[in-house]
This record gives sequence, C-alpha cells and structure tokens, in this order.
Amino acid sequence: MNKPKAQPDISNTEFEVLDVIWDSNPVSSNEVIDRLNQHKPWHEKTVKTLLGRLVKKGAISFHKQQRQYLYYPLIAREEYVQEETSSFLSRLFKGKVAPMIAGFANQNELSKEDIDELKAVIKQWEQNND
Amino acid sequence: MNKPKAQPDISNTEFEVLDVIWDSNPVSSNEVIDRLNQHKPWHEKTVKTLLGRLVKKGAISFHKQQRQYLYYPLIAREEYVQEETSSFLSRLFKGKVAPMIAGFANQNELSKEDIDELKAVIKQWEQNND
DNA sequence: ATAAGTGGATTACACATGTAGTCTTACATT
DNA sequence: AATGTAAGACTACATGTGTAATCCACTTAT
Repeated sequence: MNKPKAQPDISNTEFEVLDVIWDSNPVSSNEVIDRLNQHKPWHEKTVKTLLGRLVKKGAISFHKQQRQYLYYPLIAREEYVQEETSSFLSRLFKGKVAPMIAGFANQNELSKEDIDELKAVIKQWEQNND
Repeated sequence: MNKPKAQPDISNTEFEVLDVIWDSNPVSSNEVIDRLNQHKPWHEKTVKTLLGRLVKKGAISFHKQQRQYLYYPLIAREEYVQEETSSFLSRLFKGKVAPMIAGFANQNELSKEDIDELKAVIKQWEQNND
C-alpha cells in the first residue's frame, strides 16, 4: 500500500533547476542555464534534459514564445519544502523538531542569531496560539 | 571541485537497514530481517543485498560467528544524522534552522510540546554559552 | 536561396537503486 | 557417508539519475 505522493519525486539536480525557476519565472532555458552556471558548471544540454524531466514529472510547465519555451513552476516551493521537511524529520528524528535542533546545538552549529530567530518564531507561535 | 564526503552515500532502503543495526548490534542478518519485517515486507534476499551494499560502502562491518555474520555499524548515527541534517538545511533553507521551524509553525505542525522542547533546547544552549 | 546556427526532441550510456533469484558451500541430519 | 538446508556470494534486471551528444526543424546571415 503506497502512500500517495502529493509531490513528484525530484532528484537533486532537478531540484537545482527547479529552484532557479522558483526564483524567477517565467524563464527561458537560456536564462536558467546562465543563472545555474554562476554556481554549477553544467552543460547546456544537461540543463535542458533536466528541464524536460521536470516537465514530464509535472513539476513545471511552459508556454511558447516564438521558438523558445518560457518555464514556470507547477508546484509551490513552500509546499514542496514543507513536504520534504516533514519526511526528512520523520525519517531521522521520529518527526520531532526539537531533537533536530538539539543535535545542532550539540555540534556547536547554532549561533546567537539562530537562537534569536528561534525565539522570535516561538513568540510568534505563542501569539497565534494563546 | 568535489567536497569530500565524510559519510558514504546511503540510499533510503539501505538507511532502514542501517537504522536497525544502530538500534542493536552486533546483529545477525536474520535478526535484521525479522526486525525489519515488523514494518517492511522485504524479502530476505533483499535485506541481504542491502547488508552487502552497506558493507561495501563502509557503513557497517561484521565478524563471523561460525556460519553467520554479526554486523555492526562503522559510522555513528549521530554523525550521519548531523551531516544529513546540515546538507538538508543548506539545500532547502540556506542552512538556517529558524526558517525551517517557521515553516512548520505556519503549517500548524508545531504542538505545544514541540514548543516546550524547543524552549528547553534554547535554555540549554544559553547555559552553555553565557 | 543556401548555409549556418539555435531551440527543443530524441537517444545514449554508465552507475545507482529497489527488489529479488541462482550458485556454492559448509553444516546438520539420517 | 549422502543429502538437504541455510548462509553468504554472485547475478539479474527494470527504472532512476547524472551527464551529455545527436537529430530535426526553423530562423537568420550571407
């Protein structure tokens, strides 16, 4: 019995492409390639393959502008990120957020700024749940 | 320029096997199979394949007990989890923990208990960093 | 008009992964 | 001693993934 998946499976490289599209869209393949190449040395053909796979997976779509395609996302970053986060937490931390943060704290990977931000999130939560 | 990887890449199914070994070790393949089968309907051969792959990847090892192998982990769960968490956070949240928690809060996925636990983690952090 | 370029579509190909089946060999049982 | 069993080793095989190259159809520069 497979749990139905709200989001398609997106591979690591596909995610990088999708992230560029989330960042600004609609966007042509050449823009995607240029923006990716500021960080990744991917060949143009590689990026186009990934765009095609994202389309096939239903993560993005496009409309034509003359010869080119302008791509845009079909799934929201927030939703995708939320689902990934939930599944990540359930896999590694039994779904509990605090142990994850505690692990970070123990590795000395929490800055004062992180702590302040966390406090702000908590305060916000408490205001919404009084 | 590839960042060196401290931990080997471990697939999803491999992780489930490894998690059983972390849970109690040293452990025979049959014990692993039995424990997994409380949750997963995996064939005996499948689990043995995964054990073999984990050995090859250097995640676990074993010593022989007559005809059987008794497996034990070569990497610590804490370390593995910490690395996975860091890479997850950097991929999806620019490495910042607070936005992740905030996303959870916005989805109404934070309970009062979670909040209390988070407060405890923060208090602990502050005691260690005064 | 013809050639060269460029955008997307199709094909390629090695390695990883999920999911086993078959082979070999050492023990246990008759 | 002969044989069935069971443990691990080796093999299998479809699909996914990373990483392109080739093909085909327009457009654009001579």
